[in-house]
Amino acid sequence: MDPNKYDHQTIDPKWQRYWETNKTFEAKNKGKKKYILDMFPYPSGDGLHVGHPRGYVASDIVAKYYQMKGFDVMHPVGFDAFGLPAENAAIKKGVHPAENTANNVVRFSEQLKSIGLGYDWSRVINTSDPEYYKWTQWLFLKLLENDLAYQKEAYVNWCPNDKTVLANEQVVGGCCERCGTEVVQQKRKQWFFRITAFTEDLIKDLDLVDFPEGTKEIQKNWIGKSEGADITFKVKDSDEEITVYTTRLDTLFGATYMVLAPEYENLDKFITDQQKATVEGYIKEASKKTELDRLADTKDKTGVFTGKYAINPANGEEIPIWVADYVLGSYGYGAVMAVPAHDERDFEFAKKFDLPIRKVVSGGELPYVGEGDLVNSEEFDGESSNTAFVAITKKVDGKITTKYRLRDWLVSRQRYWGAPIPVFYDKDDNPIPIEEKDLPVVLPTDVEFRPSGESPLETSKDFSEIPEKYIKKGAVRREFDTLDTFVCSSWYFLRYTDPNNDKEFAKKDKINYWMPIDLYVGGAEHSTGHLIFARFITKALQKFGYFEFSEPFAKLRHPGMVLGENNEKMSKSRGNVINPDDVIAGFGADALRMYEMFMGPFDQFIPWSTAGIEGVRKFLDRSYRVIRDNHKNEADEDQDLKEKFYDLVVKITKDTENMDFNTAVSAFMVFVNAAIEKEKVSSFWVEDFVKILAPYAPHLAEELWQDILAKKTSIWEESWPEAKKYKVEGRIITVVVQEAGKKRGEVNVKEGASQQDVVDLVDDDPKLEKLLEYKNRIYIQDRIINFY
RNA sequence: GGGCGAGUGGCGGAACAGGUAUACGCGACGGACUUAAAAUCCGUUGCCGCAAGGCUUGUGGGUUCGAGUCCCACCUCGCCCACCA
Repeated sequence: MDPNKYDHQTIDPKWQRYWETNKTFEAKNKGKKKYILDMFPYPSGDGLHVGHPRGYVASDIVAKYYQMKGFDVMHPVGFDAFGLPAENAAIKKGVHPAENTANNVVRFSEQLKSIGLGYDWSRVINTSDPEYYKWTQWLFLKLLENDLAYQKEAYVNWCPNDKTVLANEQVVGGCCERCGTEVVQQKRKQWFFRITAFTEDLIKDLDLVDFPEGTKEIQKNWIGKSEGADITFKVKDSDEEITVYTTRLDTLFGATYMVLAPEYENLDKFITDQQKATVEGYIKEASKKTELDRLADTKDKTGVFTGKYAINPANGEEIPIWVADYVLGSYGYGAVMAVPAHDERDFEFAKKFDLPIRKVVSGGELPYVGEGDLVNSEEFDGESSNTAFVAITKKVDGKITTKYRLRDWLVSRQRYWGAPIPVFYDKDDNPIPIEEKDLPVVLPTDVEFRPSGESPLETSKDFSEIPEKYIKKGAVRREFDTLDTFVCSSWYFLRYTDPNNDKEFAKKDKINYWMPIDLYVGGAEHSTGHLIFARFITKALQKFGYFEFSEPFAKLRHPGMVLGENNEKMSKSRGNVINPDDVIAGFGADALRMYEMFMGPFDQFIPWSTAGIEGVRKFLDRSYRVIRDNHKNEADEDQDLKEKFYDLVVKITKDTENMDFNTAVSAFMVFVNAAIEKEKVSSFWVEDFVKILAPYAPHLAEELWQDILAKKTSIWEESWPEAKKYKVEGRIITVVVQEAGKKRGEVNVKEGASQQDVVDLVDDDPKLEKLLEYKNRIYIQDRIINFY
């Protein structure tokens, strides 16, 4: 063994076992608490890659820091084990998803432990465990009972490859988030959660939490609040009416036609007999298009005339009603008034189909979407768009309303590997909820789980059978769909507070003690999915009275992605994946941990560098040597080193709290370099240095503490040192001397020196004294003096 | 098209609150130790210049005693959303 290096291959596993045996990192359930949480991993077959630890190490450092600060810290971990990727992987491998998932969980657990992450393993959860998903099903029933879960037939996203419906949040650019296949729209009866019941709270309560501003913006955009007005048009020669939503009612006099979405309800009533065949043909074509086709057609709009006319309530004008797929069935009323002069989409459509374009707002070239004074608007001519909006709304008896882009959350899936939805149906297709005491509805194992488009649970022999009790209630059929995995992950953080409770999802006082989460760490890609779902479920459960807070995550931070050495996203296909097992074998867990913190600001994307981790390892070895070789030296307080150690403790404390880990690591390096440069290294700092190093490099710290410094107890029984005992009064510091902002020299003074002290020193300096000729001078204490 | 963010050495990056720009690490170069190599240690390293000195934070302007930091315009890159009326 090289005496210049510490032996990580012995030390790492030794202390990992020690901490596990001694339950070092288990929460105590009393005192002042900190709940520090990572988004739990999806245990895929590939194991961890070096991107995972970036967030895990950060939260681990923060958790360990607060533990040393005397807090009762809960830092748990679990596995988001249900879901499509696990099922697809199992199909590919030809093993049952349960078996495959169990293996992956074992592998992940070993890897997490090998990084020295101080999780409370007594609280580990697995969403595919019946003891867990029993409560996921219970959650479903609670939402159903409170009218926040409902069924409706609607056009939904369907992935033809994975053969399941998807939530809007799982469709990215018109493609399935998981497999990249183009998603198509299909009309199906599905289960939804009424997330839209909380839209306003989901926006407003962002003010209560400490999230990155960008994440708040993304969520606000996703919810997409807009203020406008509802207005009803009568249909000519008919009793029918069409209500539209618009944000530009000021342009009503410019409405020259109307458009209904192909999905518009009772569309038949708005079509003349002559046009019937044409319109039906168009609708058929439109429904075949994938999301991608629709996006691609943005420039080339399509549509057909229905033969009918609506009456503009502002001026009594008859305007033609068209059907076109550039109007979305799922937003507003699925109908719009078209104002081609002041809307780009309407403008293109009108040009293509030669519909009239009438300018009603003065401003720039058409289509002009800005504000301005009205023209061609009868009595409103000359009024500005802003005030005319209200006046016109009043005149045509419109209603000022707010609309949101957010849609209800589609939660049913036609796949196997998920929590079964706990309902039966009667002969009229009304749901009969399964009683809480009959939960869990256990996922059957005798299932042909290859996706066919129908729910795989139907193929189970026993599962279809309906218990006597429910037959009596009128049940004729079971629900075979499973719940979206995002349902499982929308409440897991509550379960950690009381993970083994078999009476309730978690005891109220435990939830209220631990929640809300003081620090939540996980990827920014969850901003519009998981994070919104979890906030919604929290608000729902709060409303039902299960606890007293409205937001689950008090503080949220996103780790930046670790890119490959070639600056590209790490992926198997690019062949640039770094496996943390190899890194740990070669450099040790502490080098991995510290390097991931050192590579750059925590939330930034940074390429991996193997040379970079060597530098961090060198620092750890230098730290090890300087302590091993000098800890028995006299404590003799070297003033200079004392000042530097004071600075170090202040800096590490501040940086750890602010999660500025990169500068914390560099501060450690600066100090160790300074210590090594001394001819005779004093030892007064050694113990406290090991303590502040511990959250960052726990294995080395414990080794130094118990082995080199021969302490009898663990480093984790120690408390975080106070900087002030190293405070040195009257330090000598450097003041820069400037001439009109240009550096001309420097003088050394005692901390807190007055302007006169500094000027006297400048006067004494032959090179600088001529600066005194300047009348004006500005002195910033302990920093700079500028003559001009 | 809309929203958000970022541009600092060869590279990752640092700079409190407008006050020594380039900390720390990598890489590179030179040296010590060694038969040799690795490891370790010492030194140099923004650019121009032998030096004195000058220049430098995407570009151009502005505010200020003083600007990487604030303001205006522009350029480039990244991310998110996107036919949401």
